[in-house]
Order: sequence, then structure tokens, then C-alpha cells
Amino acid sequence: MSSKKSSAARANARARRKSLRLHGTIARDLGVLIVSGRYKPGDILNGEIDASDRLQVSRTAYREAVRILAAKGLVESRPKVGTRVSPQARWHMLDPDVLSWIFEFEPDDTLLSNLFELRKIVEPEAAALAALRRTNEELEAMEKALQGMTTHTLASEAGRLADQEFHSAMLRASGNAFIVSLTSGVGAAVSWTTIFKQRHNPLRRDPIPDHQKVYEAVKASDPKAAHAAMLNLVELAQLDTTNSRKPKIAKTATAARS
Amino acid sequence: MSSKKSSAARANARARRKSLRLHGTIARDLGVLIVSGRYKPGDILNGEIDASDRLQVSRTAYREAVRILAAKGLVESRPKVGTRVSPQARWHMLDPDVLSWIFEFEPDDTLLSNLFELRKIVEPEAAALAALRRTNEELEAMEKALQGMTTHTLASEAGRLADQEFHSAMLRASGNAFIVSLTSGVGAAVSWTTIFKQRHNPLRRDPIPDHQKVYEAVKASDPKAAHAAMLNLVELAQLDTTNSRKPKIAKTATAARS
DNA sequence: ACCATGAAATTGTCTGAGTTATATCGCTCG
DNA sequence: CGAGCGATATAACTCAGACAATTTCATGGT
Repeated sequence: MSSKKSSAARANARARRKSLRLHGTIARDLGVLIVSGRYKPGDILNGEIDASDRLQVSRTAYREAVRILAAKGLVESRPKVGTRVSPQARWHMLDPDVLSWIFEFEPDDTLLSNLFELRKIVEPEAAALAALRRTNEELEAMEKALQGMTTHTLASEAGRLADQEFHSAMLRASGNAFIVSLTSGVGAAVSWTTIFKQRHNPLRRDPIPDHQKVYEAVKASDPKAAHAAMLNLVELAQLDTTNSRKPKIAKTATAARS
Repeated sequence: MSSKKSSAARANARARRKSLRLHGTIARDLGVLIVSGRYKPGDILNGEIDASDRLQVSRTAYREAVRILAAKGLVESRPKVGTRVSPQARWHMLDPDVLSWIFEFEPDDTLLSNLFELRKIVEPEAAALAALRRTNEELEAMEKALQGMTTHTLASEAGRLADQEFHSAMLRASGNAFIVSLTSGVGAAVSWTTIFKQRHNPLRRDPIPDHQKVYEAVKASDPKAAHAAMLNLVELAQLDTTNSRKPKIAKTATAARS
């Protein structure tokens, strides 16, 4: 009786944002615990029965959550030994969910700079490819995104999405399916950049002209110029996030460890 | 009665290689059907009951398989509508499993050249970073892999693994977690290169000296030289796979795009 | 023409039982 | 004393069947 009534309440309480099912929210919760370091590689999760019991969910839901985590390389489970957290090298760091779980809290400085490092490697080349291969359709998508960035303020939700869409369209225009699949990574970084800037840093300069330059180069089918403009754009974004951080001693993980 | 006896037989028959569980083999089978184009984006899979019935497995196992596919971006399932194949842009192309499913059969020419395109972008930069950041441990791993490539023939399983390990160690030495997570992609390409060469193409030239050059540059902490040597290495590998294929109409993506 | 209401279909969740794989321990044998 | 081998315990794995929740779609009322 009581279990039936509380069931709906619990489910509602869990499914905060988005339309996540129960197994989805469990996967997300566990995933965040793992990528945030609360569970460390090598650790063994509680058995299915204990864990599902503790979370007040059925073993089915818990197992499906674990399947999701395993599919993303975060855990590995074997009979008789249990489900253990995989070493970080096996994690699918560029998986959109893993990435969003990492950015759920203020991410590690190292990880953030690593992400920008990859962006600086890939995005300029992607822009160069886009200059050679873009279709008119993709070009229009970029232009539309640019317009979105001007009409809405950049700090707003709509502005942030427009920024993401600009970079996303650029990757799509590269015509390379593997580069396209890096969209989520770029999006996470873009999103975090604006959020961070909004919180800690007054608008340093208007980034729209920099975007415009990339667009123009792609429109003119000039790979070299597109490469240079995109590299410049990403470097500026990185400055906005990493440069002016408060020199905190140890806010999160470092202090809690050992 | 009969169901119990046949159960073990069926499971055995499915779990061909590796220690895949039932849900794993189902996920793999469905995944291959999707990435190979047998199921196209927008298609809706049979309902859980029909599907699990057809495959002679429980609904639980089938559902867990679908969870895996959903976690990799291949499908999306909603109540009342069903489980539909996602557009290719949402697939996690760099997921190790997705990649291996793609390479299960002779992969698409376009996809293969796209993968090499990404390698040519990332690996040289990774080598340059490795030249700056490598630890002695990682350097030793590279040297060990090089030795493995010389002692075993390259066409052999051991030789192929050594080749993969060389590139893997290089990415690890870049010190960038996101670059490390691209290891599977590089590994798939390397693996496919040697397999293809073995099948279609007599050994064009000894690739070991080219590997050696990269290693020397990294050892000497010379990023520019490492970059150049790695780029050369990847380009030669690409030649081995793409160049001497039957001359279809168009070589890569350029023609397919309007 | 539009909005509300209900029914149908599909995935989602739960329960409890039985099965299978595997690490560990203890035994025997060399 | 060490190495191989078999029983055992423990975890994940699979199954079956029921019920709940969600969303689409049609239907009827306004």
C-alpha cells in the first residue's frame, strides 16, 4: 500500500529536469558520483540487491542503469566479483552524457584545459574542411545562428544555444561523421564558457565579430582564413574561462581526499 | 522442458567470441544491423514483446540491449511510439563498440577516409604534445611496442596489437584525457589497415622505420619533428588502405556532396 | 473549428524465482 | 612444500508475468 503511493512521489522527485526515466536518473546519479571522484576506479559498487534496496528501486531499474554506465565505459561488471569502476582511461570522455555529468559541477581545471586543447586541435581543421565542403544549407544554418547570437544577449539561454548551434553547424559542414560526433564536447565547452563568464567575469569583449570572421572565411571558401579565425575564436574562449579564475586553495576534491 | 534444454545451447551459439552476455550479443547484433544500414534512421524497431519473442529471449534481456544502444546514441525509445533508430548525426561514432560494429564488415569508403582524416588531424598534434609531456614510463611503453613490431611479423595478431599499442601509448603520453579516449578509433583504423593490407595489398614498404622516427622525436622532446613524423606515418597508412582500391567513381566525400 | 476527454498501445517498473559464471578455498597428488 | 584440481559460495545474469505510466489518437462536446 504505502509503497505504491510513494512510488509516484519518488519518481517525480527524481526526474528533476528533462524526461528522464527512472533508470536514466539512476545512471545519471551514479555517473556523476563516478566522474566526480566520489567512487574511484577499482571501487566495487554494492551488489544489485543492496544497491537497488538502498535506492528504493527495483533491481530491474538499477540493472538497466548499470548497463548504461557500462556502455559508456564507466563500469564493468562480472559475476562473482561485482560491478567495479573502470580506470579513467576506459571512460568514454566524449560521450555527451559523460561530458554533461563531468560538467554537472564545476569541472576540474585540468580537464577543462584538456577539452580546450582538443578544441584548438579539431575545430580549426574542421572550419578549414567546412570552407571546402560546406553546402549552402549548412552555410545558412551558420548565418541563422549568428543572427540568433545578435538578437538575443549571449548570456541568455537562447544566445548560448545559438553559439552552440554555430559551432555545431561548423562541425556538420566539415562533412566528417567522426568530427560531427565531437559536437557534444564542443557544446559542453561552449556552454560552460558562457556560464562561467556570466558568473565570474564581465564580458571581456564582444565575441560576435570573431564568429563573423569564421563565417565569412567559410562562405568565401578560404580554408586558411577559416582555420586562423577559428583558432583565434577558441583561444579567446579559453581565456575567458581559465585565465581569471580565483586562485582557490582547494575547493572540492583535493581537500576531501586522503 | 524443451525450453530449458535449448536455453544453454542458444546462449552458447550466440556468444561467439569474447565473454559477451546475452544482452551484449543482442546489442551487438542490433547495433551491426543499424550501423550497416539494414535498419535506417527513423525506422521503428519491433515492440519489446514481438522482438524478444522473435529472438527467443526474455523481455529483460532485450530491454537491456536496447538500453545499451540508446546509451550509444543509436536509438531512442519513448512510450507509445516505440524505439526508433536515431539520425546518424546522433550516433556516438567514436564509441569503441559502435566503431567495432562499423568495422565488422568492410566499412564504407567514405567513413574510412573520414576516420583517417580525423587521425591526420589529431595524432600529429598528440605526438607533439607527447614530445613535451611524455613520462619515461610512457616512453618505455612505446619502445616495447616497437620491439613487439619487429619481433613479430606485422601481419600477425601480435604484430597488429603491438602497432595499436604504439599508437595507444602515444595518445596516452599526450596527457590529455579526451585525446586518450580516441584510442579506440585509432586502434580500429590501425587494425583495419593491417587486415586490409594483408588481404589486398602486398607489403608496400617496411613501416617500422617510420614508427621509429616518431619515437625518436618524442624521445628527443622535439614536438615539430614528432608532428611531422606522425603525419607522415598516418598518411602512409591511409595510402595502404584507400589508394589501391577499385576505382569507384568518387574517392571520398567531395563528389557525394552537391 | 477547437478544446477536452478517454481509450489504446507501448515502454517503463516491479517482484520473485531459477541459472550461470567465476573467484576462492581446500584437497589431493607430485 | 608447491602445483593442479574440484567443490563451493557469491555475484551477476536470465526468465516470466503482472501492473503502472506516458503519450498518441480518435471522439465527442462546445
